[in-house]
Formats: sequence, structure tokens, C-alpha cells
Amino acid sequence: MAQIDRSLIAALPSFVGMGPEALDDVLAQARPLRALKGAAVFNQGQNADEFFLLLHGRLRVTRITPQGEQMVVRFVGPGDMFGVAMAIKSETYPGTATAVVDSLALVWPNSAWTGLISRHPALALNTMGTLGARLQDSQTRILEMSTQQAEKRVAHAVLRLVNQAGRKTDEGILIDFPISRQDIAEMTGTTLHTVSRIFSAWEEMGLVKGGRRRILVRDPHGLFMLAEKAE
Amino acid sequence: MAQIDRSLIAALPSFVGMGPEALDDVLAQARPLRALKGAAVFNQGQNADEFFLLLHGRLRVTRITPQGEQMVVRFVGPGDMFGVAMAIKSETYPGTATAVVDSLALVWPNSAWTGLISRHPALALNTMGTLGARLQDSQTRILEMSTQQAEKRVAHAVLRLVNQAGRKTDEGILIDFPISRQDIAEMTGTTLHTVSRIFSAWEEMGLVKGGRRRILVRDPHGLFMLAEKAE
DNA sequence: CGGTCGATTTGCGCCATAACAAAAAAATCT
DNA sequence: AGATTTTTTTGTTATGGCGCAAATCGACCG
Repeated sequence: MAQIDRSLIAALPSFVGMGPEALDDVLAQARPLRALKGAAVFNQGQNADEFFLLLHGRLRVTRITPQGEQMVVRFVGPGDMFGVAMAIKSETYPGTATAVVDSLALVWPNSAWTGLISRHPALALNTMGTLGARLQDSQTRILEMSTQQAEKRVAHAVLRLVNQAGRKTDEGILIDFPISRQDIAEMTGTTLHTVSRIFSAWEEMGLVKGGRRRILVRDPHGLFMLAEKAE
Repeated sequence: MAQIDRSLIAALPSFVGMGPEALDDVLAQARPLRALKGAAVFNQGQNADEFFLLLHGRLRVTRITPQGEQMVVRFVGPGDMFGVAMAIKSETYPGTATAVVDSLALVWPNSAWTGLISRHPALALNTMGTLGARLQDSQTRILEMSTQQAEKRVAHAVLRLVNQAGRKTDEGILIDFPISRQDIAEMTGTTLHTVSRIFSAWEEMGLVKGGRRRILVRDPHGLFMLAEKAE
């Protein structure tokens, strides 16, 4: 097996504070995995026996209720760990991870987890930090859904996407992967109809420019004002 | 300083898999803290320089938006860790913890955190499990708020309280600490008015029996059916 | 025991947004 | 190019539950 270069991961948040030998120890048990656009890396409910780090591409993580209603939990970007069911003491994956563009990940067998955490306290601390950040984010979303109405929730969601995956262009900031109105609706707890109406209004105001599975934010500051303004 | 007995904590989920010396190492740096009903253990935004374990009592953790809207994040029960801002790499407490009954906790200085995690991998793994469970719970709440209407959300919230703090009586299951309609509203993203109406209807149906800051669930199974029924 | 204050209940009107419906637009396939 | 599918837009109607208002109830206090 070709050795994976540790420079690939040394700078990632999950591995800060780890020396070269530690990184080699981590990489020694990993293998690469490609996922083509539209393919699932793992499915909700499936036995969780591996965990992952995304190197390149973008995944959408979703959860579905027994009644069939779906939500978008988050989008995974390069450098993010995902599918860490082991870390949260779950036997199965709590959601489904689907590639929205062709993607490349590293995979470890779950059997490696306890040993890695025990040998590398920095990895443990970093992973906790990651989980904590996700927890904060979830709670923020709950707070938004409790107290704000649809337009502001959508604005916040788009601003979060700008931070995670915004790419500057001369027209404004482009969300760097294909994302549908339905996705936005499932991130914000509304319907694609409402999202579509909101985008139409914003387009009229010159805040954004839409397109099929495409979002270009022309005026991020204006959107921010709209999201934060009291009332 | 009086030594705290390790039998107090040995059986708690946070410390499973740790030997006697490990437990002593953990306890050596802790001190006890009493919080009377209504008192805040820490406040949102305050510099986080300690973390906690609840031994006895009950706390309510809340978060508030810049605009002043509040939500109840969770209730902390005996054996739960809380205020672990360090674990999530936050400088300040992200919420406020208030005693809803007279309570007793253990407190550690944040400076002890890194050392404890490094020396005791089991503690790291257990803490991750705790964070993961909270993350799961948050995502479930988001999913509920996205897809279900107020009555079902309230039903789920009450069932969760039954699991966390239900005490069997001959009349039914009593939530073991004072909790107001306003609290329930802030847990479910609705208003106290709506919660009150829902409780009135349930009382009529014989599902629950209310009271001032008091909830008695007469028919847990009926409530469960109501919460889960498709539609 | 009367007064005060916090908590709860209830009524009513309105509005944001879901639900239903259909068409238009853009991409993909044959 | 034409056909098919997916995604988005837009119109109309219906309604859950919020906002406002007020009354009631119960607990605690002096």
C-alpha cells in the first residue's frame, strides 16, 4: 500500500499538537476512499465500523424520521472528520453521508479508535473540540428555529454556507458546491416553496443571484444585516 | 480539606473504566460547591475557568440571544457533567446554569482538564460519549422542530423529562422538580399560552395532571402514542 | 387573614407559512 | 432535436398557533 504523506493532514484542526511520529501512527491504519457524486459513503442505521476524514470534495449529511421526513444535518468539507459514531458510543451511523461532488476521504477501522485516542491525548482533545463545535452549532440552530421566522433562518443558513464554502468571484461570493432549494429548506425547517419565494425577493433586492442548484451572494453584508436586524 | 470519597463517583458514566488510583487523581483536584434554589452556578458569557459534576439536585441550562429571546438547553441531573467549556474549546460559558432545587456539585479548575484527559484515556472516551449523546439529542430536537407541530413537540419534551427525572407515584409518574409552562415552552420553541392550552386538553383526556410548576403524567403510554402517531 | 405577586388559563383576531396546484425553466437522455 | 426528468417559480387557499388582553388561581408574606 502506498504510504500516505503526513503533510496532507498535519495542518488540519483534528491533528494540531501532534508530532510526526504521531501522525504516522494515525496514517498507518488509514486507507483512501473515493466517492463519486451522488454516492453514499454510509447510510443511517448501518452498522458503524469505520470512521472518516474528508480530504477533498463535499458531503451532505442527512437524518430521516421513521415517518420519512428528512433534514440536512450539515455539510462536510475538506479537513472535517465524519462518521465518528465510535466517538459518540453509537453502534450505527445516526445519519446518511452522500457526496454532492466527487470526493476523496481517508477511512479508519473502528478498531483503531480506542488505541489512537489512548496514545494521542491531543487527538482526543481535538475531537472533543470538534464535537463541541457541532453541539454549539446545533443549539444555535434550535434557538433560531425557536425564535426566528423563516426568512431570518434562511439568511443565517446561507451565511453559514458562505463561511464554510464561499468562494470569491467578481460577481460576489459563490457557494462552492451544488445545493438545491430543497436542501436549504431541510436545513432551516421550512418548505422549498417558502425558500424559493424568499430567494425571489432577495434577488429583487439585489442581495443574491440564484440558479439551478446554485447560490451567489452579491451582498453578504446586506444579508447579514437582514439576518441580525431586531424586530 | 476533607477528602471526597471515590465511591461517590465510581459508578457514574463519566468514570467507568477507571481504577481506584485514577479516581483519586480526579478527585484530588475537586472541591464541593453548594447552590441554593434559584442561584446561578455560572452565567452565559462569563469567563469559563471551572468545570463541574452534579452530585445532587437539578439545574436548568439556558441560552439567550442578543435580542433577549431565551431557550432551555437542557436539565442537568445527578451524575451529569456540565460547564465543560474547556472540552469544547470555548473561552466562556455558552449558557447559564441555574439551580431549580438546592444542589450540590463538584468543581474542578480548568487547569486540571488537559492533564486529566492525558493521563486517563477512559475519561476522554467517556466525555466524548457524553458530548455525542447531547449532540444526538440536539439533532433530534431540530428534527422535531422542523417536522412536527407544537403538541407532538411538547409530548416528546415531557416524555424526555419522564425519562430523566420521572418518579413513580400511585397517581402516575411525577416530574421530580419544579418546572413551569414557560420552561416547557422554551424547550419546545412555542409559547407558554400554547403549552397551557395543550396541557388543558391533555388533562381533559386524562393523560396528565398539572399544577403550579408541577407535572404528573397519568398515562405515559397514551402520551407516547400521541407523540409518535403518524399523520 | 388580607394583600401582593407570580403562574396559569382562556378568549379572540390575525398573520406567516404550510398545503395544494400548476406552470415554467433548465438539465439530461435517447 | 425531441422527450423526459428534475428543479424552481408562482398563485391561491387554509390554518396553526402567536400576540394581545384579561381573568383566575394559588402561594407566600407581613
